Amino acid sequence: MSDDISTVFAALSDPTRRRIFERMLEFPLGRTATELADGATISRQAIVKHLQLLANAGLAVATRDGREVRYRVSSDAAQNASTWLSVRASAWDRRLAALEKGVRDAQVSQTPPSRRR
Amino acid sequence: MSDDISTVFAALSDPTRRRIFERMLEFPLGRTATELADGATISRQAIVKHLQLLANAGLAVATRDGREVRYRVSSDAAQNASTWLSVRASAWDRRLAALEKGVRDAQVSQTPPSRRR
DNA sequence: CTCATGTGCAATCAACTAGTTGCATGATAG
DNA sequence: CTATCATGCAACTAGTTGATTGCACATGAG
Repeated sequence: MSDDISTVFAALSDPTRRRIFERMLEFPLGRTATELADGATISRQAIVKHLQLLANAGLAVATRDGREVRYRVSSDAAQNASTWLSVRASAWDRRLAALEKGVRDAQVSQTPPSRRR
Repeated sequence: MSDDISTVFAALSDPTRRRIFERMLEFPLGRTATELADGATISRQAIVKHLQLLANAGLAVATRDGREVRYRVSSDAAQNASTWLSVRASAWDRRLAALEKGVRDAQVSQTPPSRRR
């Protein structure tokens, strides 16, 4: 999982993890794994792993308080990923709009000069 | 992988797939798998699989032209995912800001429904 | 101190994934 | 028609992942 944004997208690709993430959004002061496991269908250990993965992706932070460990959301990584997506989506939309207008220079790169990479 | 947004995030979590995705962004008219495989380090079949996965996630569309199949970006899924993230990130930031201001009603949900001690 | 409880570690397992290779199919240029 | 070339299908391998279970460690209450 070399890349930075890879871990973020991978973390968000699991429904269980998104569920935990959204659940954490409700608690600005953080929740412990045991609290989050209460009422859940999966084991505490599974949730711990998910939380660690979320933390590793920068989507959550863990703070120790005595023998408890509280996890809370950190929105930075989420915002980075959101930006990554919107930049590309809007660049693409601009390009498409130019193409529809008949602007030909949107196609200059369509025929690659020769052997790239 | 039942969920819709799961497939989008999963598709974007792979660096090779993001590379293909970004490469496709340069070609509004689309590229074939064989063209994309030209110069790549992995096989055409591997790229085909990635393209199908991207298409399945709604990030790309395939159109047949004779015996060729051209893949091009479709930005809808990307924009949806971007929105998904930014909505939650900003909701979280609002909540944090309220907490820092000492607004207590941000904590009303901090005590879970049925957590007995 | 003692004991209950929250957390951490490790092994295990089934399912999935990225990638490969080999071959079959199908459209098209001559 | 035939040779060619892009695509499609299938089997296989190695590595990853989501989840479980059992047990060890640590901390706070009484």
